[in-house]
Amino acid sequence: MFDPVSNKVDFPRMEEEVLAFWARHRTFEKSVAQRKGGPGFTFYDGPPFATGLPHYGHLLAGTIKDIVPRYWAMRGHEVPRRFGWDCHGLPIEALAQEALGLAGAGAIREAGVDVFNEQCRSMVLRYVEEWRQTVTRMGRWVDFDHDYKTMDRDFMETVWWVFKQLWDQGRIYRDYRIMPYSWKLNTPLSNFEAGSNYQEVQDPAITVRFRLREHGIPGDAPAYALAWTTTPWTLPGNLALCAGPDIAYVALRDRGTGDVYLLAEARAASYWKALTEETEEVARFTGRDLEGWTYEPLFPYAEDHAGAFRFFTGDFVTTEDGTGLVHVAPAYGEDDYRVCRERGIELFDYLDADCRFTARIPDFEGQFCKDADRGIIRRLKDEGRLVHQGVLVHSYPFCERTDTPLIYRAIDAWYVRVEDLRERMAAHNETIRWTPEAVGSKRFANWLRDARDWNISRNRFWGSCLPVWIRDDGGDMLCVGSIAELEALCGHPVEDLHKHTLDQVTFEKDGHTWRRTPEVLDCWFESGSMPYAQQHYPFENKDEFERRFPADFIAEGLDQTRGWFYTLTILATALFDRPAFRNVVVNGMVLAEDGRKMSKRLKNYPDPQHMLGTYGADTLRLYMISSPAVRGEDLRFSEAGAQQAMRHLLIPWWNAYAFFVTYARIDGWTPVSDDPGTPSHPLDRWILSRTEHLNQDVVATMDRYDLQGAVRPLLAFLDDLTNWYIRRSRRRFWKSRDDADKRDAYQTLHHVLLKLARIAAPFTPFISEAIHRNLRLPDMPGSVHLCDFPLPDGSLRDADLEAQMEDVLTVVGLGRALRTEHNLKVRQPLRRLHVACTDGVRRARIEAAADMIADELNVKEVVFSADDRAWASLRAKADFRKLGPRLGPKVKLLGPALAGLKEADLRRLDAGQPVTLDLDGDPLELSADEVILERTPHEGLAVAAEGALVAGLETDLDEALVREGLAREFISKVQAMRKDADLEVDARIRVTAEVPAEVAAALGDHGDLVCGEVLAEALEVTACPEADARAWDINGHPCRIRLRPVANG
RNA sequence: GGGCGUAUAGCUCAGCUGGUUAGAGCGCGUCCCUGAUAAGGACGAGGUCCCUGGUUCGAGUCCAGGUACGCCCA
Repeated sequence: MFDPVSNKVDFPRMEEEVLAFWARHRTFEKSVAQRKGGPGFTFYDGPPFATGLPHYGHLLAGTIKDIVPRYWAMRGHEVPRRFGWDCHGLPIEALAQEALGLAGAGAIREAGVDVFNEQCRSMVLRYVEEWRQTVTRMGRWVDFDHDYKTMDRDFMETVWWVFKQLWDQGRIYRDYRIMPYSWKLNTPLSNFEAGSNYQEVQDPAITVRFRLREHGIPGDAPAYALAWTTTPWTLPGNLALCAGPDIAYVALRDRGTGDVYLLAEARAASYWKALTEETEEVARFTGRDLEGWTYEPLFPYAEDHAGAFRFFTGDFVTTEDGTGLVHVAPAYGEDDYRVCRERGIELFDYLDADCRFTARIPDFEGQFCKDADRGIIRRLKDEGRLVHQGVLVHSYPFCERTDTPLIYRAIDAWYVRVEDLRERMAAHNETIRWTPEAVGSKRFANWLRDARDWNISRNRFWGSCLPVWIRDDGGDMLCVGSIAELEALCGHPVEDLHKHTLDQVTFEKDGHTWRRTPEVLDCWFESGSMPYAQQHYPFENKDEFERRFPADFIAEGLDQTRGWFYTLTILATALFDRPAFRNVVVNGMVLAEDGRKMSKRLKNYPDPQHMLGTYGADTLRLYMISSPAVRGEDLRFSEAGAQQAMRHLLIPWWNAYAFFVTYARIDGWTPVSDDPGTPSHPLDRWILSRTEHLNQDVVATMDRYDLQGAVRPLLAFLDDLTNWYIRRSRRRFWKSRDDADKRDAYQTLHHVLLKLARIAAPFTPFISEAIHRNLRLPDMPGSVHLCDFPLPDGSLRDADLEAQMEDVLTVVGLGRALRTEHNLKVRQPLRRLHVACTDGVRRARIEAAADMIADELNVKEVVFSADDRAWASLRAKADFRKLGPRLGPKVKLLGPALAGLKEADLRRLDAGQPVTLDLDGDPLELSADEVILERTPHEGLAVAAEGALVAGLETDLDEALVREGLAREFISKVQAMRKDADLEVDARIRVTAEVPAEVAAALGDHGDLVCGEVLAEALEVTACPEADARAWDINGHPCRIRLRPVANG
């Protein structure tokens, strides 16, 4: 016997019970272990930071990461799933700084990197328990006990191995990078950090003139190029001038001084108020013409710098401000650095760690760079090189911690050469199935096409270290690829691979001392190394790794395109010349209901714990998975949306299940097998076919990783199951006199509910489990998640039957509409429904279900006709899809021509025969499939039409129908009272009623019906003076009804 | 500034390779049903399919330009 099931279900509580069951029986572990030997399915988990609590973005990605592996596990694959933690990087460093009260890198060094790093280590797993709890509560199956952490020694060692592979390929090189630098903290900041504190400042804005040497300006007058800058202190570092290749330049003679000035034409008016009076145009150029011209340095400090003091062109030059000629100081600007590097010009850096001028600039030595502006301007003025001096108010990035302006300057950095991998990466990308497709074919492909060399070093503290030791004279470098290798070099064990330990590890070799380069690795390098590092490859698990690489499936948010997806791809391409994953589902961002970002401060979203506690995880999963967020689009998360998912899917589903169990218990029905056989009732055969249909749809969509597409048919199916199959079958369960039919109904619904539980198990693991566990046969696995996913079997489909039921539903819909339209409630029996359909095949199919239609619509009979002329008129509409290409422009004449068709012609078309019509003088033969026929019901009749189906209702009543209507109404009232009294569905009662003569007559005619329906052992029509009798209005007749339960026995 | 995505009813979203009268759910209004009822059914109101231009016999759908929002990058 099944356990009793209440339809007043508490989903969160049910889920907690299922969770306890899984934990008790180690169901997850079993689900992996039992597939050993099956085909492998590799899943990689992108590691999250555990520095905060999981939010909806994690829950969404986590749900996707659960559904797909669950599905493939049920399909027979062995799918190990390990959780991963990203432990390094700025988020945790920021927390540690806060905890220790350290402002910036300088303070960290003062306090000691060891102190700082140990603080990081102690805090990084702070929220692990909360994560585990929430992830588990969501129903996600993932192994937390054998998780990987990017700070584990094994993980970090593999990161070294990865680095060493790149090193041996010659991919690692050292270069400069222009970064925002905090002179107060003596440290570079990330661009991200630099973006968080912009302030309005006043800076000097000066224009200076550079005397040209070799140039193309005609005449002998002294010629100068004009350049503008807001950082005068960078002028001693000027090594070039840059023009825009397509910008128009002019050489203008100043009529006052006779000097000639070169600048962008578009900027000239900013320098001479009365341009034509004050100047005379000497020559015109485009930027390209200036390439290769030379000029005199402003200052003597870098006079002999190789390749310097020439004109270049660059696309970054604009004419929005300045002169259209950009002063280039490669040590202090990103564009500056790039154009010089491309031309082999070395940078000239004259700032020390505090951004003070060094001895390279003796005249200003010791001055802080920004303070030097004043002296430099004065000097330029004295030397006649200053053309204009002003002040610019603009917003400028400041150091977040010290509120000092950041200085952009060249910093030592390490790079991975990636540009030569573009083609291979693009080729691998084409083998990957992306959801949504465009993220792969457009977004990611474009990104790969323009891939730049990867800066992998960070001037920070808590991270994997670059395993590079440098000889004390800087003359050589050595890359270490394993711990053993390092231990052999330094001669002692190395326990920890973090910076504070490794920086102490030096060794003697070739008569020199070797020290590690101080940077740590970009933490994206570690997450990109995760396929190898999580298994400590190649130091361990060599075969296992090679058998399972690459991943069959990964999933992350859209924001990872340039993050994890990219670094996985670079490293897999460089190391193995393979893609790192075969399928990827990219989810969109989860926004608050108001379309803005979820914000703790604004409290514009419901707390996840509240959602889980009120609606449960199945609801949350379904809601998110049926949204466009699984296709990379944004989801506006709303509690109402989740509520709706529960109401439309979970509650009807559970009610269907509760219905089944309730009656199965009453009848003592228990299953002996799960084979539905071939039941005789068409409803049974239909729902079995529908179930198979669902099965096919879900497999087809899941096989192409279309999660949203898999949920949609589930919704349609549940609607069919609950609102048609069960509603139409209710009486078969309840009071069928035909035991064989009843058995079929039980057998069918039991089979369908079990199969549905398996089909839906990956999506809604809890409710599926609860239903499976109660309904399963003894020889079935104890958990639905240990079952095989039902494989589609086309032979179980009956397409004709599904089409038939669709027509039946259409007819029923027409009938209901007619009843509503004519204000005839369904409880009032009517004599007859006419159904007309000129298509004999369809008509016959519908006719086979005449009893079902009659019962559903409460009519005494349904009569069928091949001729609908009495009910509706025909109208022909062109099928433009077919006629458009055939007729071209003449298609426009079709409308009037079709409207002019005679009834006989329309009937010919309806019979499938062609007709010839007159199209502006030309005869046109029209075949039946080139037009769409519509039926318009005649006015004044109770008729409705949809497509080829016409339904007409006979609405007049006679005495017998009225009486039966009264009896039905009476039944309804008694049922309402049973329910109000909270009676068991099979409780017997006695009914006493005080009613007028008409109602009494109805009860006399239909007493057996009434008693049978309401389970009354006696129905007595008499006076009901008792207080507990209830007053009712039955079709206008005042009545009083009293019911009493009969004692069991 | 660049790449990519999104824009359709009050809200959340469908709309296949172009086919003329654009759909669903929620919400709203009216009515009905109800021992699966935190349900269900019928009807109704509600739309410049973001804007402008183009291609076409025909554009929500294709093309170009623009606007707004999101993600990433500079």
